[in-house]
Amino acid sequence: MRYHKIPDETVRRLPIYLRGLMFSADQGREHISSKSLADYVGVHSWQIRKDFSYFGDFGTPGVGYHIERLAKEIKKILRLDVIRRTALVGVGDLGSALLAYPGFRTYGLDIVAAFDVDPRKVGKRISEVKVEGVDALSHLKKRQISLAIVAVPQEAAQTTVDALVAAGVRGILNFTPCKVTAPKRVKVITLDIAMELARLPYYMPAG
Amino acid sequence: MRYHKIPDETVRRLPIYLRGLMFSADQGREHISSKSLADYVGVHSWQIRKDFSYFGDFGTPGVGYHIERLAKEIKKILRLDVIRRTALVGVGDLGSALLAYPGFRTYGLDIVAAFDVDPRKVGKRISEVKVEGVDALSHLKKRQISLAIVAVPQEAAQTTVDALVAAGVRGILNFTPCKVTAPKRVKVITLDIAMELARLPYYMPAG
DNA sequence: CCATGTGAAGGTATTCACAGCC
DNA sequence: GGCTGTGAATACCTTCACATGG
Repeated sequence: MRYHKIPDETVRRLPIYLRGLMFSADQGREHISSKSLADYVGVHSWQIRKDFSYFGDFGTPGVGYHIERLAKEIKKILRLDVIRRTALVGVGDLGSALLAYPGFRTYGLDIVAAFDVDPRKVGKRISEVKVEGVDALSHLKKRQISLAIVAVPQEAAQTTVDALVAAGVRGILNFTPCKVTAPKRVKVITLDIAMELARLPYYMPAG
Repeated sequence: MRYHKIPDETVRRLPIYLRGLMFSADQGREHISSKSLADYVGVHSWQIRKDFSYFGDFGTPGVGYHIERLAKEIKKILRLDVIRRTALVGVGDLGSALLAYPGFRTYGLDIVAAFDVDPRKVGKRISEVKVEGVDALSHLKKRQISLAIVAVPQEAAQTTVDALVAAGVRGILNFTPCKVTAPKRVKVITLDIAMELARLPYYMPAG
């Protein structure tokens, strides 16, 4: 049924589905069944059908889903139908790696600016992007940048977020292991890499 | 009540709690209330009390939780009470950044070996760790390495995982945006960085 | 006949509210 | 008074089973 609220867990899975669909599209296929897509992304077929059911019928019984059309719809839902200009703050080891990371492009996310406090880094080009001083952060809105990635040392996390909020950013991906606060209108997702590794031993039975 | 099964979502939060507890311990405090800890990590106090209730009573009404004792227990549950020797496969931009990342130490996770296919990288030292050829992967068990981080290009993801499994690794953190398969005895957690950023626009209302 | 879409059932996690303890 | 621990209530997500449609 159309016009359902899409559950958060479904939203979390949509990017994986999108990747699978784009992959299939590259293979030249036109339709894909929930089963095939499920195998590709590693979930169950009923999960996929349920997820898709929240935002309309894109499938044809006996045939499957129309890849192009479904991919387009998912992009629209995720608001990835526009190229998203993204800023990176903190050009250390992790920051540089993120600048070089090609994966963001897949989703139409484009890192178009990089900032650092270190004057020795300012002016350098890393992966085609010129590093600017943090004082230049204020003009993000004018430059149509609404997303930001924070890869600074933890001490600088909150001030960086504050600066980004002031600059009009709407979404922040925080790689710092810190709780940062921001007004409700700005969505912050924190990704603590070490934490993910830390819960691995729990699942390894004995040893 | 003791002897409950700990929910997965609770396990996911335990590392954050642990970080908060270690931070408080460094401040020289002996006890902490669910409220203070909650503020520090950014959840609600009842969530914390419920989470801790799954594995016994460490709190004293009117006083709070004994930091040292609770931290020790959480480490034990997460099996982080031993130093965990970890291998890194793929010393590209991301891999190098992970080698330099100090955050793993917090949890007693120690990257003690790094591997790459590229002969030009083999032999180099990056952040104190000498890069070895992937053929050397087979001796991980002998070297008491049970955890691994995969930071190779996607094409190499599954073969790398296979090699790690063969080498006796028990847990894998996969930074590749690929579904990889491994026997049930090996736990794989996939962390797709681009995907996290990709769901950010969904939560930014208009713009 | 094959594959979708979905109500209903079942399971899991969050939130509440308060009794009990220091 | 302050704070923990927890049953009960609620909300959320997953799984199933099957009616429906090409």
